[in-house]
Amino acid sequence: MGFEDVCCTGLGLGLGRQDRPQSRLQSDHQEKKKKPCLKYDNSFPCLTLGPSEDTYQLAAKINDAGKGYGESTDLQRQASSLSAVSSFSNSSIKKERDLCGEVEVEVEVEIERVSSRASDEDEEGNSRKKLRLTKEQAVILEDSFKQHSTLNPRQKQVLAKQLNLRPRQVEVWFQNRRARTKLKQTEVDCELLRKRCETLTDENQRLQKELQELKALKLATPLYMQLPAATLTMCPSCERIGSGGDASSKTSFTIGAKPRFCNPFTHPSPAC
DNA sequence: ATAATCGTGCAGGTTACTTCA
DNA sequence: CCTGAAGTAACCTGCACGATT
Repeated sequence: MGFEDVCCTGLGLGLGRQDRPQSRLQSDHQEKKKKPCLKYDNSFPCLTLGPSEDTYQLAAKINDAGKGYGESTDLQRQASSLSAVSSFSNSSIKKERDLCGEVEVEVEVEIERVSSRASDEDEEGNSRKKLRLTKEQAVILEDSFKQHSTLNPRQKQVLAKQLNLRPRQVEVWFQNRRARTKLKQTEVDCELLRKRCETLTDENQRLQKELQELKALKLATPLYMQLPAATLTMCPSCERIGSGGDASSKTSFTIGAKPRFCNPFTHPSPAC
């Protein structure tokens, strides 16, 4: 459901969503999860840095990792050219990477599985040191997120290698990114609901006023000219009042230049 | 066939750190 | 410099699910 769709849903708008991610490239068990998930489509407004054409193409290669398992030497070359220069001062990560060297990706996946739930403290012996991702890293991650908001292990691995980060860091980034996206969407939804509420309040006030006027008009009108109250209808869009019943009715008095017969809740006036 | 257990990924919430006005 | 707010990387917890026993 894109933003425009949300706009059109009117009161159907809700904070909870049942949509599932559009391009989820996950294993079967994730695909079958019953938890409601956000759908991240291209129309979703997100705060991103505009990636250059090069980085876009680079990210596209990472995306391809979700399709096949062949290692791209070209990818490796570009990965090294991007070697992350983060503000993270601890050198242990670099050591870890050096040790890994050219180890098969499958082995790394295994390592990742083992350490997936371990904190950095376990790995590095110190409390969490916060690194800042470089602009290049952020751009590539954002671009990858645009393609698919979740990663399969293979994609995670390739992306981590590409960015010179640990798979766990990539995983955490995607988790946080999804959370931010959802938060932003919630804010948008809240704003839409607030505006809708304002509109309905205004409409209500207007109708109340209209009702008062009709009552006053009824009192001021001679009895013989009065119509049964139930026959009066008003189109909410054009705000004209018409008499109910047959147009050829013998009633000699109608209010409004164009009598209309409509149910404002089910059949908005075609002329409006 | 069924229940118990394990491994994994995710959402939601929190903490700790960085940056900036 | 100091400070508070905002942003976010990293972490924790609980849940759902598939695979295995």
